Amino acid sequence: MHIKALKGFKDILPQEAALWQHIEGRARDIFQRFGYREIKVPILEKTGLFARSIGETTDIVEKEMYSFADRNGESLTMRPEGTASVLRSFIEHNLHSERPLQKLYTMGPMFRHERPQKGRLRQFHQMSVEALGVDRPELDAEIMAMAWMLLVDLGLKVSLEINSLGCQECRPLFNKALLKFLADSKGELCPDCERRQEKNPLRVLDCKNAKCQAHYVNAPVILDYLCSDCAAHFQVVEDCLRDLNIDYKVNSFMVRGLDYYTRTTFELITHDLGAQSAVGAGGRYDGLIAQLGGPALPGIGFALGMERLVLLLTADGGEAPGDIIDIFLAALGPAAGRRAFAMLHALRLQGLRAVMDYTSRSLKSQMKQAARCGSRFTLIMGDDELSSGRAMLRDMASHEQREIELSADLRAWSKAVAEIIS
RNA sequence: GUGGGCGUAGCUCAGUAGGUUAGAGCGUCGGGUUGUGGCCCCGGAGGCCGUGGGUUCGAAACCCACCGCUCACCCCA
Repeated sequence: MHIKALKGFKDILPQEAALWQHIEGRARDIFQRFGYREIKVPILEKTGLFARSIGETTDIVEKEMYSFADRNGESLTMRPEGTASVLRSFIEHNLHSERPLQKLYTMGPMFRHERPQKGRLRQFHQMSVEALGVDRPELDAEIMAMAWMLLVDLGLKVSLEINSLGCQECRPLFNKALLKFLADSKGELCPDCERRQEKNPLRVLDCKNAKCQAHYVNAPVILDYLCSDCAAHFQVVEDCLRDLNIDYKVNSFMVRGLDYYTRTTFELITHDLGAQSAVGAGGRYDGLIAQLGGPALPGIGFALGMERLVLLLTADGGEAPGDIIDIFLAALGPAAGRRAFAMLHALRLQGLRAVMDYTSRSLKSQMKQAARCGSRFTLIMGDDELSSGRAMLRDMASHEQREIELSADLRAWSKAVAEIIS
């Protein structure tokens, strides 16, 4: 009893797991509508993969990775995000030669050694989606539309914020301008921003300090520095979003945490998650595949945080899961119990969800169990029924009971029962 | 890594001028109905009062330390 789960690691108990299955099911359905296929990749990779993709100087790589030496001394890491692994697989198996555009999604746990808080865990789960091989802006809009469709389908209200970070050509120009602005602002910035301007200057822009924010209204805006190609790309993204009637807001201060993003970035924002406002986020990463040793192909992707989705869906009255059992066999006495045991198996072979109680409890307590497990029907059989060859089938919702014939031919009998209660 | 809040039954929580056997609701098990669930009534089980130390005749309560949970900063899905 003293052994507890690790800090930041959480059990997902059956009731909540039902909600997870619902979310995953809706996601699979919608992702498939857009032509995405599932890919399953390992949770463990060589440390270098993440260091190279996410960025050597990001917090994730510098101090949040679960890394350890394998038995041969090689450094391995529990993946802190999904994209790197999917790209590694894409490159390793030459998936670009299978088709010009690979639309892939994966779901599973990620690991970051952070201090847990609301909506933030050390093991958390993401649905990670990637579209690899095409750099057209229509694809950017489509992938945002897909994320949007899923969230709407789940009944969530979130807002979409977009930005462009430019490319290798134009981002350096903006960086230079921003650094100059920050240098001129000496003494005006909070300690956090002083630190950030050295490590990741872009990040100062979404500082929460009100004084900093007031100061940054005069900061250079990245959208003003985009090269013509990037500006045109962003323009089409906006046009496409409008074509699809998707509400969005341009937020030129939006910064993504991973170094590999280029051009379009976006976040799906909510205000019902405490400090963690992003349920999902993503963007384009046109240089990353080449950077990881693959062909020079563009890509775009996003991730949704499962725990954050679950939080949002349980906040406003989570749905109780529906019936989970079709029929409960309530047997009285050892003879009926043995008979029911075989009947139970036959019912399951028919595809029914069927359970019984093995502890010889009273009918009353068995009825209680039947009700509690959400059983739609209960079959009651004791000595009377065994000798008469008929048992009582009770509809738990309507309270109606009817007699049904028992039979030694369990196959035929169970088939008949399946028809009656379906 | 930094700061705030909180640790009493499976769950949600009462219980402090320090006082004897630590409570409620919900849940669970059983009974009321010798073979019928949800409502009602009755009863049972279930607590190192987070851990260790200190103060005291006496600590769930007061003091200290530690551990855990939680929220926030940072960062991010």
